[in-house]
Amino acid sequence: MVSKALIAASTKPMILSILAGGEIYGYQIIHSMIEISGGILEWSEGTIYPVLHRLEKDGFIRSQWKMSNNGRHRKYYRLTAFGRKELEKEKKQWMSVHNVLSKLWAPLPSFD
Amino acid sequence: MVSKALIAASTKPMILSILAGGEIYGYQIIHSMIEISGGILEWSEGTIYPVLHRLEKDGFIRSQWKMSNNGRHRKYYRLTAFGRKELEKEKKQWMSVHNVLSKLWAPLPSFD
DNA sequence: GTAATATACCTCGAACGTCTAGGTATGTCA
DNA sequence: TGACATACCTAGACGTTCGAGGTATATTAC
Repeated sequence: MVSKALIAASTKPMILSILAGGEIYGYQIIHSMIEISGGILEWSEGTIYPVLHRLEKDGFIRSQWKMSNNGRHRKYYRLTAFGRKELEKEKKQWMSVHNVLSKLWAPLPSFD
Repeated sequence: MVSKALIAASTKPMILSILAGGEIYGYQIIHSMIEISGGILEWSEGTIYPVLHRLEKDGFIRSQWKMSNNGRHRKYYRLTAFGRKELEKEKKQWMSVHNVLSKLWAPLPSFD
């Protein structure tokens, strides 16, 4: 189980990263993430849909209704150019924090 | 600048990690982090003190008032055994999320 | 034909977390 | 005496997740 704070920090970069791989709809994102993470991340619908709406409102992603061949309607999302830039920012931020943690977790250097 | 969500996710493991290196007081933690992170993380007092109180309430750290030789009183914190275990959990969580992101950010494998 | 299950979307409100802006108090230096 | 650094604290605004609820359609089993 991953803490709420970590979920909050990783959800945005994860969704943007997934969408960088091409068009995908909400319900599929949820199940893709469970698969990709090997069950570590168990996103629920109540978590993901509001995030998708916020990302669209902020202009990072854009949605389009489509009909699948089995008659169900799906809302497909894709990354905008602005969203692609945001993903790069998110990557940089994540990596900079990760580097600080890595430094703290590294075996202490010997000052000799 | 690092997003609020990332701050929220990294504050706990960072503080526990810093305390794993020995006793330290709140005000010092704030300035240590700015130095360690090279200014990437600009923790404010309003962020750190409530976190320290929560960590103590949860039993991960313990505090003790001490007088410095210049007459100022400082509240020193140190890690408990329980807190050391919690730090290991936090490390694992962070790394598992980091691994998923790394996978997503890796160049796509060619399926040929 | 109808019950159960899977797909696929949505929202409300409780709970929890940060952070701005304020506060207190002491020591040092000009 | 004023400015600044040190060193602690908290109230309230704001933002976020997530459980629990809702709608609707397609498929499968009985």
